[in-house]
Amino acid sequence: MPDQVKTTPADKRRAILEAAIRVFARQGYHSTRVADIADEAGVAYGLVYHYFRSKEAVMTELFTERWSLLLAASDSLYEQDIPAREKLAGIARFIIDSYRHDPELMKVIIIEVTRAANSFGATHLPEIRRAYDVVSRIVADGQREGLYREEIDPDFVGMWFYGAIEQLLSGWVFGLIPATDEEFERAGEMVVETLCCGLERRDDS
Amino acid sequence: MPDQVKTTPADKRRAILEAAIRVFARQGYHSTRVADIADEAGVAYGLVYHYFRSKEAVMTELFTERWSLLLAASDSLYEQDIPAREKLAGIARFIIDSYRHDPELMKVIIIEVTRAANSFGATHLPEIRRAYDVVSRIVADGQREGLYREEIDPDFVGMWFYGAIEQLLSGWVFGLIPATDEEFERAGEMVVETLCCGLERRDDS
DNA sequence: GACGGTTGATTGACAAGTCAATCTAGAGCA
DNA sequence: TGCTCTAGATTGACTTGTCAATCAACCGTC
Repeated sequence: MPDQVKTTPADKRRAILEAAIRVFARQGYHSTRVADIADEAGVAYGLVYHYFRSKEAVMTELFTERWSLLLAASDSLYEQDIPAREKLAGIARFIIDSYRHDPELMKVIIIEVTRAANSFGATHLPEIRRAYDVVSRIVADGQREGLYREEIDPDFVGMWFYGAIEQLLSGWVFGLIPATDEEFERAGEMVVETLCCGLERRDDS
Repeated sequence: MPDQVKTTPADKRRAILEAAIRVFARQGYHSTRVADIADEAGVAYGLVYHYFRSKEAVMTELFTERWSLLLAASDSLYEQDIPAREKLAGIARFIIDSYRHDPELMKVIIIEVTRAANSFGATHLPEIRRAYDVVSRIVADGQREGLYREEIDPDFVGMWFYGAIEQLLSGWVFGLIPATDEEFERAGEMVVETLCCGLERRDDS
């Protein structure tokens, strides 16, 4: 058997995580039993508990791994010396590209964590808020520079922004709106365009 | 005991529903056992099953009762001969007033149904979409009248609108943003203002 | 005395997490 | 090269607890 690839323990761990993405995406967190994950990974039930403390720990690892990328990207965008609008567009694009790149993982994160305020959302609130916060800061800076109208609360915009984008992803996830490449391209730009033109001060006097 | 008010069966049914609101709001749907609802209502366990087919049926009744009010209000607003912006503001105000009037019920509906795409959200997708749809139609009409820019997809706007408002309610529910009377007044206006000023065509030539 | 309302103990299904047994790969040694 | 020995990986049957839902008995009232 020449092409029998040797699997290291790390491979198995990875296999479990990736199986979990598929099963969580398919059935939702609450209706997946640990046995389903093990089956999907082609691994014994108990091995899941060898690598992870609990079913919840599997989910947490999936979320944290990806969310920290988003936070890093947001922070880096925030630091850059580019127009506020570019920063917002960059964040929107990053989220949408994450979905394009791995729709199942993003589905799980949005549906089971970010918008699941009772279960995982509560546990990970601090990290989730950090993401909103970057948007708030971008807007607040924009206000200080005189680009954005002062009467709109930056914190409010942070929520508006993520509320809108997550709803959009939900729409794709559940087939409520077409999920073509073209749509992906347009959508991010459209959120930012809609948001900004309401925010930017207009000297129309 | 002269002021022992006679309770009719209908009262008991109502008591169960209202107890359910409180318990669902406090613990979330998944961590409430039917016994908790019965206890909170001061009623025997089995009586819940006398009036409702299942725990799920209790939740469904809570949702449907309130959501149909929202749909009715939206439809009525849609029919009225007022500016598109007033219609949108009316919907936003209705939702926010619902929250002011009965925060626990709205918390349950938003957290457990509207944003719970896997459990109840899936079951009630058609009704939820009907609400988005009214917003889409308002925007589409606005486009036909030349008020709103054509390049923005009305369906997207329907989702953003609800995404933003629900995120806002979540913020109040979890104490992320202050929930004062003043904020309530401003918030609805702010969602619409932010949205519309990005949507309204500007003849700035 | 009959019937709808009411009770709460009981049932049965289901699933997370445990654990003792088994396997495997490689290190040390002659 | 061949032989042990050990640590860690892997297995899946079993334990344990939890709840939704049922049901048989028990009011109270007309």
